[in-house]
Order: sequence, then structure tokens, then C-alpha cells
Amino acid sequence: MLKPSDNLVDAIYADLRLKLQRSAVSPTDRLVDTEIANAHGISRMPAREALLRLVSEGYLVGTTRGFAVRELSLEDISGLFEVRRQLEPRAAACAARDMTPEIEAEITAAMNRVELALGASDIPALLAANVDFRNAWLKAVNNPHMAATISRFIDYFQSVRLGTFADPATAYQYIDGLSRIHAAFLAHDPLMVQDRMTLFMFAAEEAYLSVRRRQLEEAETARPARRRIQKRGTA
Amino acid sequence: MLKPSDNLVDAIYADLRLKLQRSAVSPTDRLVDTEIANAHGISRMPAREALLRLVSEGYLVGTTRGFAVRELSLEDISGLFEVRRQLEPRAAACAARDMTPEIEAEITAAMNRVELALGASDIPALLAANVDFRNAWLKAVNNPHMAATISRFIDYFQSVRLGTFADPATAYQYIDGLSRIHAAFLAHDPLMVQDRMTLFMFAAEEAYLSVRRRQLEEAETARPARRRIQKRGTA
DNA sequence: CCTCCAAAAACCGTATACTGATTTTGGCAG
DNA sequence: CTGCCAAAATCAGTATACGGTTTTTGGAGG
Repeated sequence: MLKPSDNLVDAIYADLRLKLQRSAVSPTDRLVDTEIANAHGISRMPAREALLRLVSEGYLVGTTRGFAVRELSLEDISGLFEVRRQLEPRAAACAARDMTPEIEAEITAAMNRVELALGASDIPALLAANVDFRNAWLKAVNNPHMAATISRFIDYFQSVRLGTFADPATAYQYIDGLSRIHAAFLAHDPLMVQDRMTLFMFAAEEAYLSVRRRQLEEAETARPARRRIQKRGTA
Repeated sequence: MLKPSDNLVDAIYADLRLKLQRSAVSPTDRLVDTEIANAHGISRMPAREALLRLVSEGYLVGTTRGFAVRELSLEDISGLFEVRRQLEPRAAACAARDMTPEIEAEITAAMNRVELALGASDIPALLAANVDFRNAWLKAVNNPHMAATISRFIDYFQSVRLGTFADPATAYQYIDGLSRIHAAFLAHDPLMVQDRMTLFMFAAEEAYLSVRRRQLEEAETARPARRRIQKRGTA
């Protein structure tokens, strides 16, 4: 843990980012700079700067008591998917066009791991394989700005994704869509990839919305009402 | 100067961001935390954090000797426009659909200022009015994620825009495209807005590419070869 | 047992200080 | 005048320290 680059901030940032991608941080957790700092045996500043960067990128929100993973409202989900719909089908089509055998092998390997994990109901493995699949095809996108933007928008859903995969029916449908995209990649058909990605986007949006709606309802019944997340949204 | 929020980092960030939007920082300038700090009468840390944020957002790059505005390669320009083409026509169409009379008045006012500045060949005013026009129609975009992403992508071009407006012919053509978009907004025709924005995107890409190409050539002839911008690109 | 209030703790924001790396400067030799 | 080398300056990164605000805690009173 903590090797990338010779820069402490980047190292901490990468570490936290990975934890977030793996849904290893729950929205109820509080990330505190001092904790992270002496967990890694460093001072507050690098940890703080990494946290601040995650805030400015929209992954975390600052509260009066530590940093927390950002929870998406239903509007957030709709809005984020509107952007994803504009970008991902097109990007995936480009990826299909410019696909190399190496990357093709990677996405196939990731797809296999996804199906294996689905069969074993191994949610963490499913999450990880899902991330791998996405990162693999994004590698074939020649436009780094496009790839980075997409990556970022997908990562916003980490806090919801866990819930999506918890329900077997939803997970199955999600993975089915993924596998259809995978097949289209193997067929080297950019347009088929584009179309299937478009369909996938709509299905995914609905899945996330329903999961999030249920989460919000549960939270409502559990706690009558309370919340206190201040300013510091920045962006 | 330096009022927004009760937070020094945000204040410095906003100040720098504005300077960048106005092209008030040349790529040869070096932004140094200590300078900014005692220019504002504060310590290094807030200035440094603001700079770091601009780096992580891609507006600046860290060098071994201060921070500098990021210079776009021709590939960057093409890549950035590929993303803009996916987002802006659609977003503008939504803006046209959801336009309010207040915002319509704003974009008209901005458009008038653009034409006034164009007539007077007042480049700084043209730059400012152009920013205003964009910000005005983005206000009508109900999806904040969409609006923020677009805003960000547009802002990457600040270092090139100055060059675009310097050439009267290019500036005229650019502004003509803008005015056609404005007319479409006034007609409340989302599809017309969408189409015209699409055309505008292609024209703008070409304009930026040719300006940047010329800049690079000039730099080449002036200085045989040299450059030293290190790692720290982050994101 | 619950409520209210005050003391304590937690945590963020900012300031200052130190270190190491890199670049610039200035002088000395060729 | 040019090239080289060493001293000095510059600047990013990291550590430590302090102040202020908000939250939690714990006890006294109802």
C-alpha cells in the first residue's frame, strides 16, 4: 500500500480512490485526515490535500465532522446519466473501432470474472471485475479526455452500485447487458456496441434509480429526519 | 477581490479561476504560491491548495519552478472538442427548451456586448462578453452536472481563445456562429439551437486548431527546442 | 428517567518552519 | 568571449503548531 509516484498526496489519493471504487467506504463512514495520516505514518497535510481533491472532484463531501462519501440524490442520478448517455455509447463505439487484440483479451478476461463472480454471488469480486471491464474498454478509447470524463462519471455511482448488485435479479439483468456489449466488442461492430451501450445506459439508470429510491425510503423510515452536511461542496 | 465564502482556499481559487477565464495569465507566467500568498496577505497553504486544485482539474500544470497554465496540444484540442460535440448541442437544446425570459434577456444582453466589443475591436471585452454569453445559456440547463462539465471543458481553451480573437476574420466568423445560435435561442427552437451549436463546434475546433498550430510554429522558430514541464499532471 | 447546560473533545482551516531538489547566478579558467 | 563549476536562491513537499467552531460528553437539576 502506498507506492505510486514519489508524492505522498498522490499516493494517498490513489489509495482512497481505490477504496471508493471498491465501495470499501460506506456513506456513514467518516474520513478524517488525522486518522488517514497516522494510519500511513505521515502528517496531516498530504492526507488533507488528498481528501480535498476528492471533494473538489465530487466524490466526497465535507461535513463538520470529517469527510463522507457523497450520496447521490435521484436528480443527481438522472443528471449524471444524461451526461453518460451522451458520452459512453460514442466512446464505446470508438473503442470497438480501435480495439487491439490485447485489450480484447482483457475485456474478455474481465467478463469471465464478472460471470464467475455472479455465479458465486461474490459481490466484492463482481464489483472488482465490473471495474476491470470498464477500465479495459476505456483503454481502447484514444481520446484521454473522453476516457477520463467517463471514468469520473462512472465512479460517482460507487456508493449506489453495491446496492444494485445486492439484488440478484437486478444484478443478473445488469450483467446480461454487459455481456451483450462484450459480444458486440468481439464482433468488432462499432454501431452494435453503440446501440447496446445506449440500451445499457437506460437500463442502468433505471436500476440505480430504483435502488436509490429504496435506500432513501429505508433511511426515511429508520430515522424520522436528520441530516447535517454543510457547504464545502465547492465544484 | 477575495470575498466569496468564508474560506481562503475558495477565495483564492475563485480569484485565480477568474484570471484564467479572462486570459489574464499567459503560459509563460509562473504562478507561485508564496507570491499569491503575500499578494493577498495570507500564508502559503491556502494559495498552494488552490493551485493544486487547478492542477487536478487540468487548468494548470506543475513545473519545477512554479505553476503554469496548461498548454493544449493539437491532440488535446481535437479530443476536447470530441467531448464538447457530444455534450453542448444537446445541452443547448435543453436550454432552449427550458429557457426563461430572464435568462433570454441575459443572453441577449451578452450578445449585444459581444457585438459591441467586436465592433470596437476590444479583445478583453469580447472575451468577457463571450464568457457571459456562455454562462447565461448554461444557466438554463437544468442538469448541473451537464452544465459543470461543459463549463469545465470550455475553460480549457482560455489559453487559446485570446489568439482566436486576435485575428479579425476568425473572430468575425466565430461571433457570427454565436449570433446564429443566439437567434435560434430567441426562436425557442431546441432543434435549431442543437444544429447550429453542432456547426459552431466544428467551426470552433478548426479555428482553435489553426490558431494553435500557428502558435506552435512560431514557438518552434523562435526557440529551436526546449521545454521542461515535469510529471505532476495527476488526474 | 429526561432535560439542560457546561466542559471537553474532535476536527477543520490556517500559519509557520524545515528539507530536499532544481534552477539560476556569478566567478574562474580556458 | 565561452564553457564550466560551485554557491546561492527558489520553490514544492511535508511536518508541526495553533485557533476557532461544532459536536459530543457527562453531570446536575427537574
